[in-house]
Amino acid sequence: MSAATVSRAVDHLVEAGVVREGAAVVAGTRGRRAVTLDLDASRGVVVGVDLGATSTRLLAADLVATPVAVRELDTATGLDAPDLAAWLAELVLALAEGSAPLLAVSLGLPGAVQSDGPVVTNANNLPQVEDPAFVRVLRERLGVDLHVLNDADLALLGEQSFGAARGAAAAAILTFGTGLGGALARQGVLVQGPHGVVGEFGQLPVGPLGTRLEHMVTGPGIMRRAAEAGLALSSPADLFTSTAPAVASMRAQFDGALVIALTAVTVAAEPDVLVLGGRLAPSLAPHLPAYEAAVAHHVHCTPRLAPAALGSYSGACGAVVAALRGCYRDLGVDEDALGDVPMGAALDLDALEAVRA
Amino acid sequence: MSAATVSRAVDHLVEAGVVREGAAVVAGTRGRRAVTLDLDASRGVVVGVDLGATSTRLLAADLVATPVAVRELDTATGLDAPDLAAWLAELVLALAEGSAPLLAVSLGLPGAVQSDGPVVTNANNLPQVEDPAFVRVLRERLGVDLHVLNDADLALLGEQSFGAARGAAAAAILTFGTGLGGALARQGVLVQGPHGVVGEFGQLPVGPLGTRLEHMVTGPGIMRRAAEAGLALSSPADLFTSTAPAVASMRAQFDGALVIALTAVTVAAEPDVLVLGGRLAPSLAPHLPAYEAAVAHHVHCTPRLAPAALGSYSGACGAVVAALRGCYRDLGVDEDALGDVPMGAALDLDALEAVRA
DNA sequence: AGATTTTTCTTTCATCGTGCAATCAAAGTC
DNA sequence: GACTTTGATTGCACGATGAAAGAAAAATCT
Repeated sequence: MSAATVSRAVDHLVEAGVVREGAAVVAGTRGRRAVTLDLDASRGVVVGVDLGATSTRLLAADLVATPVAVRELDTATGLDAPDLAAWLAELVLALAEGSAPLLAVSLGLPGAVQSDGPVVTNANNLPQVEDPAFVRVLRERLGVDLHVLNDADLALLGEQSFGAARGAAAAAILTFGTGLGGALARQGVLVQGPHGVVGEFGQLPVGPLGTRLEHMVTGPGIMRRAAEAGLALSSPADLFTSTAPAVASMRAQFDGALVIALTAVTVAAEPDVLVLGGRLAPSLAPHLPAYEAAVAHHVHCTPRLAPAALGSYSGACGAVVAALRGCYRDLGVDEDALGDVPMGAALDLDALEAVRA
Repeated sequence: MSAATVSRAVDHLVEAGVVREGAAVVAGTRGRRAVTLDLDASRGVVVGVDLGATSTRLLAADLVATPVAVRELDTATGLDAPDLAAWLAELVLALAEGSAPLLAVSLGLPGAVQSDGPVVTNANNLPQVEDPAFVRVLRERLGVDLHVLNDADLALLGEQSFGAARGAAAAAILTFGTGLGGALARQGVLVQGPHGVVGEFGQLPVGPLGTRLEHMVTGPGIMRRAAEAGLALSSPADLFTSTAPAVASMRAQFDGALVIALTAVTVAAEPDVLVLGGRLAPSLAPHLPAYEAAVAHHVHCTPRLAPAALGSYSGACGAVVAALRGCYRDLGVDEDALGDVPMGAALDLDALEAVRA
């Protein structure tokens, strides 16, 4: 694009009020000063929501992804679909209250989200959200643009934008929580199928008697299998700290299943970075080099394994990014350019901690 | 695009000699007859080559993919890299001899092809091609555009263009030959990573003691495991015909591994069609509904399983498509439009049989 | 201080691709 | 032979673009 075209484009944006001229740059070269441009970030806020099976996180941010408010609480699992939607809508509106007008909301759910509808399936850990009434009531109550996506997809989006997968063209995530979630991205965009099963590597029947991979590497499955083996683990994390011989055998099974999952992700998308998230990720972190070596034994090109840099907030941060993309798309931003969400300050755990207070 | 713009664009193409007006259409509606346009398909030929570990197939076609000549012979496995390249170049040039000038050649290899170079790795079943001299000598001898790709990638391209995956936006293939090959395509384009490991589901360590999936579902692996179990199979196909109880147990292991592979492909790319190719595919064909049901048990959206419609020629046909895309790209065709290679008649097994005579 | 240089932004002008509408061309129907 | 229908082409206006020239703002030189 020539300078002339840029100049004219900026004129239009300033006229539309989306952008305004900022402070002149102070640098000491000679010649006329360049004019800085600021997005009018305070024209509105978006809210990203990560509705988990056990806990829910909400993050409000302005139009350059600077966090404004954050909230974390237990999911109201006892409610039915319409009540859960009303409960969530109330939280979103309360969080955005007092800030600039709420422009868009993105919501991550622990289930497969079909691209049309959206229709939610496979939400075994929070079945209420499969009821079409849930999304319908939520839409009505919020009264703004609502995007619904899979929680692992959003977690990957968050880590790609601000976290461990920043700058990686191809990236993937596996989240070890109540279930095993997964997502893939290539050339900076999420790989999404019409039925939302892309990344569901937990469904691979790799265990004895066709046991699914998910049951071998996530919390409830580990606890159940330990109980069956007569082992008393106080938490899944014990698998990595205990030195009992019986635990070692379970640990070997876990490792085998995990390496299958990591290898499957590698040959599915050849990511530069494979992010590990979820409650179990901190326990895995010390062993990542060993897992990397194990994968390298099977494929000659291994992704870098990295723990989620945004911790339990990957999904909420990703939801903010998804909501912002919706806003920018409405402003007429080209589809190919949506990958670059404008960012004010860095969005990291410190920034989140700051707005919590 | 308005009619006016199309008219002007066609003027340019006719002037450039790429296209010419064809016979007037004969239909019986009233009004002026539409003008048909023909690509000048005889301006050149391309050759697609599928260099396998045991046999090699070459297919020459004109610029609208109409087959011109075909050849199938045993691979000269005894030769070193430069001699193998010379042998192959001779075959390609001989096949194109007498036809219009040779414009491009595409070559499929049983190994991972890195996008830069091209560098070939993991070609365990035909190690000569890993030697950089192979591609270099081949390029020199041919003197035309040469594209080198993975054989499974090309087989999928062939099946997408002319075979079982025709019209499917998302498709995948698994080829059961000397090794297990695989490839994925989304939105009509192949998923290719920089190291060429995408689709290598044979590397998944799913068997007992970390045995790779490849060893459990392809010919040599089956024969070796049968021999270890004291079974005398005369060919891998016996696994599907024999009724001996000892065979049944091996068959169950095979099925388990296959279902893992199918499920992995499904969650990797969510294909509409999953094509099964390679020498073992005919043996699998009668059991596809059963495998489909087994996969459906694990993921709620199952691809349609289909045997390769182009049989052992999927790869050669795909290579022709890849070569044609190279030609059209050189002509200035937009990258997004390359998916639609112009086709004269249908390219199927009957058409290939016709040019063989 | 005033002239000069450097850097940045804007304006002018010619070009190109596009779509709408009118026109031309070719065929069938009345 | 006139009318109708269908398809292809031309005339015209519009908008986006880039090269080049010009204007603005700051530092440096004389």
